[in-house]
Amino acid sequence: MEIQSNQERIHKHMDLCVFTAASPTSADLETMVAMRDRDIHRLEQEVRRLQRLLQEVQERTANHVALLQQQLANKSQHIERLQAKLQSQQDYEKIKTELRTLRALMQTTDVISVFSPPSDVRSVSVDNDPVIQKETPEFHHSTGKEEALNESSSVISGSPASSSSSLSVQSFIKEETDSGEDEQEFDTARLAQQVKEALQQLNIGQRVFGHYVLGLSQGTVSDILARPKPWSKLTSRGREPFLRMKHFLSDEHSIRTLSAIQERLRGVFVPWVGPPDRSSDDVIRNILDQSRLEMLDDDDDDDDDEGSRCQRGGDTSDDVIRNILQQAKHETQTQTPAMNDAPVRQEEEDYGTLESGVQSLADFVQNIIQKVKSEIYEDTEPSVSPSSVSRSFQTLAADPDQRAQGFKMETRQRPRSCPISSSCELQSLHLDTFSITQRVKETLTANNIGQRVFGEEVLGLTQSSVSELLSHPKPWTKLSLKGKENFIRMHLWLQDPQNIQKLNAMKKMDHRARLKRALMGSDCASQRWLDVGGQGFCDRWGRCEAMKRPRVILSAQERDALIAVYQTEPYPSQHTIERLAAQLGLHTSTVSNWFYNYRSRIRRDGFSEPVQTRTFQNSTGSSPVSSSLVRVKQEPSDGETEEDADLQREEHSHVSVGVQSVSRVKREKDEDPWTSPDQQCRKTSGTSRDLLPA
DNA sequence: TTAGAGTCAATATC
DNA sequence: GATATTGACTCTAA
Repeated sequence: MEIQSNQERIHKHMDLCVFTAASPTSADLETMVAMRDRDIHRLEQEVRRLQRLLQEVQERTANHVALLQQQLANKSQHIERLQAKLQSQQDYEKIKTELRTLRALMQTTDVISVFSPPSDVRSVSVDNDPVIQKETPEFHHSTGKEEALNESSSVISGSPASSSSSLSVQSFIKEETDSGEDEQEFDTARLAQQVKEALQQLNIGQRVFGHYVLGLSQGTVSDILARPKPWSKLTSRGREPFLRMKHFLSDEHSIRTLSAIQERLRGVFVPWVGPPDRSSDDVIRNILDQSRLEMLDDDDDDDDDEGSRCQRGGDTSDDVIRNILQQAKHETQTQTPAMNDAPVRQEEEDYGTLESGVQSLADFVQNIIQKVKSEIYEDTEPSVSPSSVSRSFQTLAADPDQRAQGFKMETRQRPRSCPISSSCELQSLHLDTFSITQRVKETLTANNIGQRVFGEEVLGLTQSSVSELLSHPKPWTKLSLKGKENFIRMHLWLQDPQNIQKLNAMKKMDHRARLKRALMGSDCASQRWLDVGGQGFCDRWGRCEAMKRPRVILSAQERDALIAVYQTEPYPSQHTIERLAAQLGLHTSTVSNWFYNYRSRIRRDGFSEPVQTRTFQNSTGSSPVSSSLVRVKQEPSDGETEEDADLQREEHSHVSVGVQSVSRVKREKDEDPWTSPDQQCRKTSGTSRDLLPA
C-alpha cells in the first residue's frame, strides 16, 4: 500500500514536470529534484524496513520449522519404538501355541509325576494371582517395570471396536472359551472382586467402566461384579465381560486412561457451571494461582517460554486436583506414599503414549480414547478439547510451574501402583473437617464476608450449600470424593495469605455487577418470573427455562405425621408412601423425597459434632430425632401459635447427646406404624402441588 | 428400581 | 441482607 502511494506521488510529480515543462524555471527544477530526493529516501527506508520484516519472518519461520521438525523427529522415534515393539512381539501367536503345548505337556507330566512339575513351565507364572496366573505371560499384571508395562500394553491389542488388530478380543475370547483347560480354572468371583477394588480405588464409576470397557450398562456391571457366576455356568457370551475385565486389569494404560476419562467426565473440581462471564477455566486458574502463591515464592524466568504458555493455557482439572492435593498434603503433613524410583520421564512417556495420534496400534487404550473423542468431546466447549485427557497428563510434566519445588518431589513420589494421583492421594489424605469449617466461619465473620461470596468464589457453590457445609460438616471419612473437594478447597483458601484480600476484591466486583444488573432491571426477583409464553421464565443470566415448580411447604401437622411414620418405618414401602401421600394430600414424590431427605439429614446431623447434633425424644415415639429436623416453629398449624410451637420444641429438647444412627431407628421398626396423627390436610399457602407431575 | 451423596433454589429466620 | 432450612433434583452404586 505504501509503495503504491509512493508511486502515485511520483506520478503526480512527473505530471507536474510535464505541466511545467513549458517554462521550467530553476526553482521548479530544484523543487522537483528535492521532491525526488525525498521520495527516493523514503523508498530506501521502506525497502530497509521491509527487508527487516522479511528477515524476522524468515527467522520465525525457521524456528517454527525447526520446532516442528524436532517434534516430527520425536514422533517418528516414538513410532519406530512402537513398531519395533510390535515387530518383536509378532511371534505372539507362535509363542502362545507353544505355551499351550507346554501346558498340555505339563499336565501330562503332572499325571505322571505329580510332585515334580517342570520348572521351566512354572516360570511362566508372573505373580501369585490365580486368575492372571492362568494366562500366558503377556497377560500378567503390570509389575511397574517398563518392560512389563510395554509388554502388557502392546499385547493388549484386542479392541471391541477394532478390526485392524490381528488379535482381537473376540478371537481371544473365542480361543479362551474354546479352551477347555481354562474353563475349570477361571475364578470369576476373584476377578470381579479385583475389578471392584480397582474401580473403587481409582474412583472409576461402574457406568464408565461398563460403557468403555465392557460395553454394558451400569446395572449389568453392578450385577456381574456383585454376583459373578461361576465360569462353568457361563455361556460364551457371558464369559466375554470377564475376559474383558481381565484385559483391563492387566493393562495399566487402560486403567489410567479410564480413570482419566472418569475424572474428565466428572469434571473433577469444576463441577459447577458458572455464570457466562466467569468460565470454569477461569475458576480453575484462580485456584491454581492460589496454590502457586503458596508453593512459589518467586517465579522462575524460564517459565515464560512458549511451551509453558501453551501448557498454562491448557490447565485442566487434572492439574488442579494435583495442585490442590499436593498442597493440601503438604500442609497437613500427611505421610506421603513410599518413595518410588519411577522417574517422571517414565510417566511422561506413559502418558504421552495416550496422546499419540499417530499410534497405529489399535490397542485397548487407543480404542477408549477414540471412543471418548467421538462420543464425549465433539459437542463440548472448546476448553474441553478432545485432547484434554492426554494433555492433562502431559501438563503434569511439562508445566514449568509444576516443576517447582515440592510439586516435583511429590510427583516423583507417586507410586506406580497409583497411576492416577488424585484418587489414590485423596485416599491417603485426611483433613479435620470440623476444624476447617470452624476456621472458615471465624474468618468469614471476622472479615465480614458472606457465605454467598465465599461459596461462589472459593467453592463454586451456592450460599445454601455453603451454609450446610459450614453448619453440618461431615467427618472426612464419611465424605465422598466430591464431598472432600470442598474441604480441600476451604483448607487451601485458609492457607492463602491473600484470601481475604482476594475475596474482598471479588465482593466489590460482585457488588458492582449487582448494581449494574439492578439498573438494567435483570436481577430483581420481580423480573425473574418473566413469562415465556406463560410457561416459563428467564433467569438472571438470560437463560429461559420451562416453568419451575413452586416450592412445596409442608405444614407442621404434615411434618409431624411424616416424622411419626419415620419413627417406626424409616424406610416406608411404596404402599405406605402412597397411603401417606393420600392421607396428607401430598404427592407421592414429595413424601418419598421427604423420607430421603430426612434420613439423609438424620445421618448428617449424626456425623456432626455433638454441639450441633442436639437430639431429642420425639413426642410420637422414643427414637431420637434431630431438633433441626422438626422445625415445628416454621409454620404454626391451625390454632397453634408460634409460642406453642416453641413450647413443643422446648418439650422435645431433652438433650440426648451422641450420635444416633439410622440403623438404631431401623431396629425399632415394628408393625405398621401409621397412627393417623392428624388427618386434616391443610393446604399451605404458596404451594401448588397440582403442578407436580403425575 | 431404590438409596445415598451432593447440590440447588425457594423460603424462613435472624 | 446474611444465614439456615428444606423440598427437589442429579448422579452414582447396588
